[in-house]
Amino acid sequence: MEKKKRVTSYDVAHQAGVSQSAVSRVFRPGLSVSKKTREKVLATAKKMGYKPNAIARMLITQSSGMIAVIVSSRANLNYPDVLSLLNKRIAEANKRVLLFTLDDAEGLEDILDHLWTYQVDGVIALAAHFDHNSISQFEQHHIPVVLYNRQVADHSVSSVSCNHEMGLKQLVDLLIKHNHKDYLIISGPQDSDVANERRFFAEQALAENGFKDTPVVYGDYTYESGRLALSKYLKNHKRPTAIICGNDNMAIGVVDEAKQNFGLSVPKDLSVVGFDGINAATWFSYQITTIRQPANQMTKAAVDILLDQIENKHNVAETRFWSGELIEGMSVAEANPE
Amino acid sequence: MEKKKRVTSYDVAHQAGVSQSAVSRVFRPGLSVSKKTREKVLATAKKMGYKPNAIARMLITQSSGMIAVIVSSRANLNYPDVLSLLNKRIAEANKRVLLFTLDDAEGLEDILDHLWTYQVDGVIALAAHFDHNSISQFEQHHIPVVLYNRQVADHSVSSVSCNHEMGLKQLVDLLIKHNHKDYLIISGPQDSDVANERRFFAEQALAENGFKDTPVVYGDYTYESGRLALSKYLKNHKRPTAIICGNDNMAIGVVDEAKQNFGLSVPKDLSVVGFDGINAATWFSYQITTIRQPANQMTKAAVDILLDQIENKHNVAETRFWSGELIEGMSVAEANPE
DNA sequence: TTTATTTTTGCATTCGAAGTCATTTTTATA
DNA sequence: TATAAAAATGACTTCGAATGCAAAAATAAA
Repeated sequence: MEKKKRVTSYDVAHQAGVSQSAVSRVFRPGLSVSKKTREKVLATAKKMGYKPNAIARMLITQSSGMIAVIVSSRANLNYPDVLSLLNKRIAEANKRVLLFTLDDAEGLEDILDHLWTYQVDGVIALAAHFDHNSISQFEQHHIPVVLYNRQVADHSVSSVSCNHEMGLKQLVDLLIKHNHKDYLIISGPQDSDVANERRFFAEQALAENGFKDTPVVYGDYTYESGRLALSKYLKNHKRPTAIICGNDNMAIGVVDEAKQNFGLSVPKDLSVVGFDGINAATWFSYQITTIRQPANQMTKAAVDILLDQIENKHNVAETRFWSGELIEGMSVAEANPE
Repeated sequence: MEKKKRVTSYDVAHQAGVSQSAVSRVFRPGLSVSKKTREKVLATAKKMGYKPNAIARMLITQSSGMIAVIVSSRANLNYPDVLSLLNKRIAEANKRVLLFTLDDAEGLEDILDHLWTYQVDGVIALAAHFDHNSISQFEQHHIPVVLYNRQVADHSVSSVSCNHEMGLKQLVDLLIKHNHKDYLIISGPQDSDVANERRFFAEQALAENGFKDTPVVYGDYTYESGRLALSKYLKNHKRPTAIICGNDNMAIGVVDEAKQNFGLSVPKDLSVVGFDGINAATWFSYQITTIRQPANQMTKAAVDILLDQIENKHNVAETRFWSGELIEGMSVAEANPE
């Protein structure tokens, strides 16, 4: 196993009898090289197995060709395939994904530090909690950011979002139409912006229909937390007829808990709605009524917006909204109080 | 918004009245610098907001500090949180994940090309189909690889795997114990190595108990394909009493299809086993009997092995196996033929 | 054919940190 | 105090491709 030295542009240049600049130009698109030298260089490059060194290129061009994607572990629950969709889109634009997961462990500050040193071209943040301070750091470093399902009020940051307000209005309207009068909201965690937004809009939509001060309990977006939230609540409270869950996972947990430990059947005794439209929500045993987020459009838009900002270096924030699609499952029925 | 020029080690050196080498040494661990200059440099670096440029460092050190993780979209179904576990582990080792998804779209060759140019320190491949040719390319480039749930026969490549043979033996033994005599295997796709392995070991374990030529139908690891596989099979065949599925997703699909369209109840009429131990398999409405892969240990080991090979530059392949944990759900019961 | 114009080309420099080596400073030893 | 040994430091070079600029070659216009 001999150590094969890496082939550089100089090696190719020397072998092909041209200058290093010529080789470089051949591998840069849209630069003026004569057909003759181009072919000569390509031929020898191929023969020698030359591939331009991306790192050297990054250094001189001041651009890494990498997009940082920041996900919280939570995000994976709600949008299991968003990451792979994003990656696909980014790969199509001939850039790469540098992945960061934001857990309790590794703080946001650590991640941001890395972003600067890696000179990423842009950032897509999935449901991570970004405060104003972090946002202005991005501005200082001139790194464009697109937030996914997250907005920052008084800052101009691009974002793609599902219209939670409209989604929850649709869900609530549906429940109202079925004459529900006793509601419970099982929200996602309080430190999640998306969760707070959904909870807020659920409350708002209910209030519009005259239902104020709907009780709220908090889960952490997991199946288990949905079960736990329900069981805890039912211990001390009269059972509601409709439960609005912060995501599908918890809705599924609620359905199972109701069935298993309280002998309640969904939707006869209890109507349950979720949010996200994950695959499992459509499974026969659950068929949760929910709002499906258009992940295809959203990821595409996120990447499009980001690339646009990278290429045109303009600072205009763009915000795109999608109204999620109401999926009517089998988890909502006429109100049936005790 | 003035354009803030990036602060370099020269700037810091100049400001602190030392040489650039001194600054560099301060930011490299374990190099000899006097306490006095170290503090002086750190202070000015902090004041000026200096962070060493990772890309320049990569270029000179010939090491990117990045680990390529190659996932097939399929992998996400079976190990939804493996990616984030891997990322966590890799971040702890102060390296970064460069993500590649292997779909039908982007070929493996493309991905490999990128790996060379990015000079990744190592590669972790999740259930991707690697042929001998690709493996030897890695050897030529001296990039260590760890395969996840995948082995290449006559090549020495490190891997971490769940022991599919033992897992399927456990599942089959359990079914045998319940007197099942009519089996169906619903395998994952034929171009998946993991799927083929599981199918093979299922057949082998059945054969050991005297059941040869068990019928096999193929799905693609999705819920829907599990349903489809069952419904197609039952149209032309006598119903089996036990179904061995290539993964939990398909097992769940089978349960739903049996229930919804054939009026069969699991496990009374039909015993179903899966593989992977995904979260949904434990949900009350399914409670699939399955083999849980120890993702925690496996991801940890994958990263450990990889880092070891990167640091010590040795070429000894290491293979680690885990016998999965048998999760006895509620999807297996005494055989109950028509 | 000669001149003007455009296209190619190579030289030299740049990106920013790391590391080699020789020199200077500090510390330990006689 | 003189000398040997150790530690700290800075000048310079390196990694590999990209690019401004000037020179050279190819093409167009006169």
